[in-house]
Amino acid sequence: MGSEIEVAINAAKNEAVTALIRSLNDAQCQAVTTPSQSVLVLAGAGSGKTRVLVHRIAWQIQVMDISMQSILAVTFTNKAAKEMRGRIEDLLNVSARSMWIGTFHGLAHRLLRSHAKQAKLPETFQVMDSADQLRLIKRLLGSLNLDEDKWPPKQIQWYINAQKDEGIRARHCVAGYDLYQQNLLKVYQSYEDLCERSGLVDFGELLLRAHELLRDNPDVLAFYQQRFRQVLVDEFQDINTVQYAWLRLLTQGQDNIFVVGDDDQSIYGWRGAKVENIYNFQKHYPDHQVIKLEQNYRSTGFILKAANAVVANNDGRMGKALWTDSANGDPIALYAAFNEQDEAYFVVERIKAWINEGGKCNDVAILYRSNAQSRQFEERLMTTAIPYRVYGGLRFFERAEIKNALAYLRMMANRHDDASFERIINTPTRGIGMKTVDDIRAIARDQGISLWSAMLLLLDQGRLTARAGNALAGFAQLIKNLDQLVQGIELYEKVQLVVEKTGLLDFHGKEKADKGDEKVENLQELVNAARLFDFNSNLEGMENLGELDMFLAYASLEAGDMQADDFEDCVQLMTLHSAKGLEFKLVFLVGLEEGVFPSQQSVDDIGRLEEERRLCYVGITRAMQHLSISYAESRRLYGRESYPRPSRFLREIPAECIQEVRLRAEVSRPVSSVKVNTAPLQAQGQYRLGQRVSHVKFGEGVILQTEGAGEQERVQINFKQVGIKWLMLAYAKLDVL
DNA sequence: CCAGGCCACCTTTTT
DNA sequence: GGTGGCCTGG
Repeated sequence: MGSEIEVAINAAKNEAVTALIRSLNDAQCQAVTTPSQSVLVLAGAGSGKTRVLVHRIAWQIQVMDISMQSILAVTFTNKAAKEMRGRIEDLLNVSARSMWIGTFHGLAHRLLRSHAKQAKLPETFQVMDSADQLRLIKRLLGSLNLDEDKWPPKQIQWYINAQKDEGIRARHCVAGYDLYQQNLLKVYQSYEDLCERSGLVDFGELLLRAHELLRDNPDVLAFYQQRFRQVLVDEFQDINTVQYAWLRLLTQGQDNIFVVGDDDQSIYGWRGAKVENIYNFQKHYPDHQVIKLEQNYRSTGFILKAANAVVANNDGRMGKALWTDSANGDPIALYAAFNEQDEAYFVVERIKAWINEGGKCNDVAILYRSNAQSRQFEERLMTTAIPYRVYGGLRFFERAEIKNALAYLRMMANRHDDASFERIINTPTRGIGMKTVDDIRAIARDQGISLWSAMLLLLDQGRLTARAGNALAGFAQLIKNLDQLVQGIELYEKVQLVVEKTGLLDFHGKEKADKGDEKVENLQELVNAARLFDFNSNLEGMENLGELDMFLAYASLEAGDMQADDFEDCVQLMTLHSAKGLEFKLVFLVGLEEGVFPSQQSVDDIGRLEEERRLCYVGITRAMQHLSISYAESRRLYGRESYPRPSRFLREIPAECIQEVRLRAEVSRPVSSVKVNTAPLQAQGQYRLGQRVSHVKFGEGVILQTEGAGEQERVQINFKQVGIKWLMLAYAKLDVL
């Protein structure tokens, strides 16, 4: 008692304690230091949620003497996981490699790799992404003789995923007498069988399987229960049924769980997330403590006020009142664009101004509802030579050429991967046609074997035509050769070899002009990615996994994070969903139109509408200093012109927070621009977009669009009295007002 | 058997 | 606008 050492330790601890909590406010401090085992932190946007998580972990380690290996931290995205690990390392100044931090999917994957046998999976199981899954389903429908028109593959996929999110296996379903349900069930069942046979695991399966692993193997469960003395969960409001059940198992009996969430930011209901889990939590962990973080440190007063006002229109909230010390700041700029091009023009002009005033591109984000909206902004940014980066959309590992290469690599890893087999059997084209592939499928189906095995069987039988037989034998030989060549060389050399020897490089290189070059570049980038692949990130529990398998799993699970130019200072373009958790000094919220945001599919369902509203709340609260909101009065949607009404969310923002941006009347400098069509706003002298004109017969109106040039030039005008009309400039006598 | 062209359908949002 | 499926001519 009271030995020098103990005194020293206590002193050190005290120092650590003060250092850890010095920068925290009362509520944050309480959350970080509470002795309660189970804690629910309701954290409003920008209230220091990640900070609390990171500090809580540091607290556990430094003050509570919990080792890093005893901590499990779950996040929702890879980005968040990476960030959390980095921040903990910064805070503690040690490597956090031994700590389990990751997404639900990543952690589930790790568990399954460590316990493949108990999880009843082959050691070589492969993870497939949703595109792979869709292909598999399409193929399955074919073999079940179900018409794709009557059974849309997308819907089947949705059904299967929804079941898995709920923890329901095909054998648990009761179809009853409904023929539709019966068929759906049949597909689900066959899908499960096929995955089983091919050693394929989809995203939902990762979670479900990991849950079953713990549920059905008491020894495994006990091991992890003892191991993890603290379980922390980020974005708790976005957790689905299986994820919650999994957490429950892990923390059963110890109630050692610390969750952080915000019911107002629940935006993943469409993929099975259940906000209700927040209520379940309070039921299931009776000794829990609730802590609310309500002080916002991110945004200025007007921005926060607008966000609060919008989300206040939702029912059944848990009730948080976000407040801030900050001044009101600049009002929110609201711009009514004539069309989507004008909107892009406006946004980019503002970004230009920001840059001219010394602002950094990295601090700027353009946020939209759906990926398709990015194009206008990309084009505009490109012509203005402002660097930008688009998140989401077709990601690196989702590109066709990359998937082809990966499919070959998968075949190296697992010969019975039917999805990969289908993908590459005739890519690059090698003279194996539908007929032959159908034969192989039939054999596989009849015998219940993989396509690869079926192919070998078919070759053995020797009843193929010479031509088809040769082609097929060539394919089989190719794979076998590759397998040999690939032994004992570096991962990137394997990738390089596969890309070359399979002819993929040549094949994609021959695609039309610019496309081909890009694809070749991508393939080379894949080799590069393999070279840079940090095999050391090979985490504990996955040691037995080969480098190739690691790489393939990485490609499936982290399809997004491979984008280059991470460090370049560039404007960020992303969907509202992927913006969650991020913050920017200057934010553009674009496309606030009925049918776009809120999206058409959500407008007649109150629940989904409320989710859209939360999405809007998320969007607004991304902004730190400046927020600009815009909508277009006319927009090309699916190639058709539409005239949407401004989003209802606009009306929910208090008028005092908003300043409408008037048109710049001076933009009409006739431009010697090369590309006239891409920038109608700049071209065409007096008849520019937004120009008010008057017509002898139709009266007053506003120019919406121009088309053609010279004699052929036409303008689209929205007339006050008669609506929208196209007029030939050469004939219409228009007066500029 | 295959390539290229044409047509229909599409669209939320992500691991 | 973009992609995937289908058809046709080689």
